[in-house]
Amino acid sequence: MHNMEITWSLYELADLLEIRGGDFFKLRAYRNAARTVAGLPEPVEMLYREKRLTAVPGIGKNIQAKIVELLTTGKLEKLEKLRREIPRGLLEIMALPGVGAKRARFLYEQLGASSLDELQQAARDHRVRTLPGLGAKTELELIRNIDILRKRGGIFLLGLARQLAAELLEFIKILPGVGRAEVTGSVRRWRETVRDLNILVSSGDPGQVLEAMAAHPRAREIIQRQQDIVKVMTWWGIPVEIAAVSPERFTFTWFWHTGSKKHLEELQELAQARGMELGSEGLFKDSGRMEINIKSEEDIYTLLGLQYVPPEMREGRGEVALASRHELPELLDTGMIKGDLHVHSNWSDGGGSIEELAARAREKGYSYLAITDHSQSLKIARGLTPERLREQYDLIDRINEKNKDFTILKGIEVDILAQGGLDLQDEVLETADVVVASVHSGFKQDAETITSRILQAVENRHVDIIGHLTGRMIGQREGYAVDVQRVLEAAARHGKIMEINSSPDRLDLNDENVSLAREYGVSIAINTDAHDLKRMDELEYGVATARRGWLGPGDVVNTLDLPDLLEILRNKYK
DNA sequence: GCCGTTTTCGGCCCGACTGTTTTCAGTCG
Repeated sequence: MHNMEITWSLYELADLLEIRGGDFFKLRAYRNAARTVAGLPEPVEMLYREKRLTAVPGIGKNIQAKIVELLTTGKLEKLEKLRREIPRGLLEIMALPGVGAKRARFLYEQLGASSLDELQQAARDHRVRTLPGLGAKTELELIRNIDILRKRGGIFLLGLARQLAAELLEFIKILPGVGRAEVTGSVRRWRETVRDLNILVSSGDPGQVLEAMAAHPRAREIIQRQQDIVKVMTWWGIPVEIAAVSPERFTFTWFWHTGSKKHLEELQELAQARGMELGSEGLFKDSGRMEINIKSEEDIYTLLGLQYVPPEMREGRGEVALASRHELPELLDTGMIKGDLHVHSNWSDGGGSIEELAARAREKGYSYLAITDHSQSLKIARGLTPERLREQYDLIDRINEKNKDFTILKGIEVDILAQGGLDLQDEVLETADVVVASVHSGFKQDAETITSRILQAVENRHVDIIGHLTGRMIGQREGYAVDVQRVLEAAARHGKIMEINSSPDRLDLNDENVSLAREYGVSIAINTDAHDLKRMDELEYGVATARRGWLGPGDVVNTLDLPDLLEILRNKYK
């Protein structure tokens, strides 16, 4: 069983217990364990076999027993029982903004609302505002938020789709007769959210591959079954379409299924202008009579007189015109990244020690890593006071003395306070190598207020990087009302760096704001903001976002060697 | 629920914001 599924089970268990009114600390223990499992760098099953599971902080005897039950039976009786007791819709209601476990339960008890539909109807009938503690404003918010959710229905985070893809590909590749297997569609283009997952397989016996996929344990039901395509709904909630083709058809189909629609349309026009025909069946010359043999995707672009366009750029945003002039920028590559400039250690709310994080960074081939824990005002994250920060920096100095080929940078993620100003004095910030400034409060302030807060941070001479500029959580929370252009303009003026936060549920800056930053000439840092070792791997999502915003290595400061990076960090204020 | 070694019981993480309130409960980061 996948670690992710254990995580979900534990989270669901905590949510259901919370609706029933469980002990706060017990719930927290389940959620901590869930988060820990998600962040484990190896399969839980292996840890258990090697008797190392209870050594993991946050996993004791009881939670281990639950995990073992999941591993051996695939189910958790306690969870199954709660699921029978509590309508599933309550979890969806509980996930609405402004609604927690208590309110979800209250609405269920008072109005009988056990699904989003029923709740929305009750709200429309003005039955919510009659309840004690709830008023007209809440009622309207409920209606609105349920609408938003509906419109967004069926959209999944890229991170989830990619995890599922990795698991399915592993399975497909060991099936007999399978040649290549690759993801296509929007997942291959690294769009931040996707509607489904598309996989293309080459096989001499497509039927057999599709049968196997339809019977895969992740498949819940078969949505569609044709000659060479099977579409299944997975237990993860993501629809997956697997298409099988002969090895000769693989390359072209892979290209065609990758899209985007707009990109392909532009290519079709171009083909026509060159006396060719491009369609789902292939590339043809002599007015469609003769198919051109395609060996690689590069061939297709070359035949159309274009530079090769990487999947991340295939969005019909002007890349075809650029490729026809052979002016595509050289894109950044994950291998070019030399360090991560925003991670959290267990000094604040991170899971790993500074030594562990540094070791992981070395394994990844980095030559530096900035430890940027939260600052004091963020109590829930055990933000650091100036005193603890000094202790941490002393420790970092001591660790650095032992390692000559790797450098831990002394950093801080300083809070941009709700009333303006930064959470730490200049004298403290001065002692840091890297200062990331981010907003964690006052999310609902108007554009002027929140923008001026951030501008103040940009203007502070000690600030190097602005973290997750808009604060959005994809699919959960809109970003702040910040005026992105004004901030980018100021960042350019003051030589400040903007972060691409690589977390798949943030991707902030997003691809469009990355483009904008590039136009303003603002330097970018691609950071993970990891709170555990595993999430340090999410950098590739940030890199993909950079590529979708057409960034090259020269635009990104953490492609620099340490001396050059330090030079920039020291000379940032202009 | 987890954790600890001067604890096997009694701590665990707090404070702002919001909408609804006459003094607070629930949510959220």
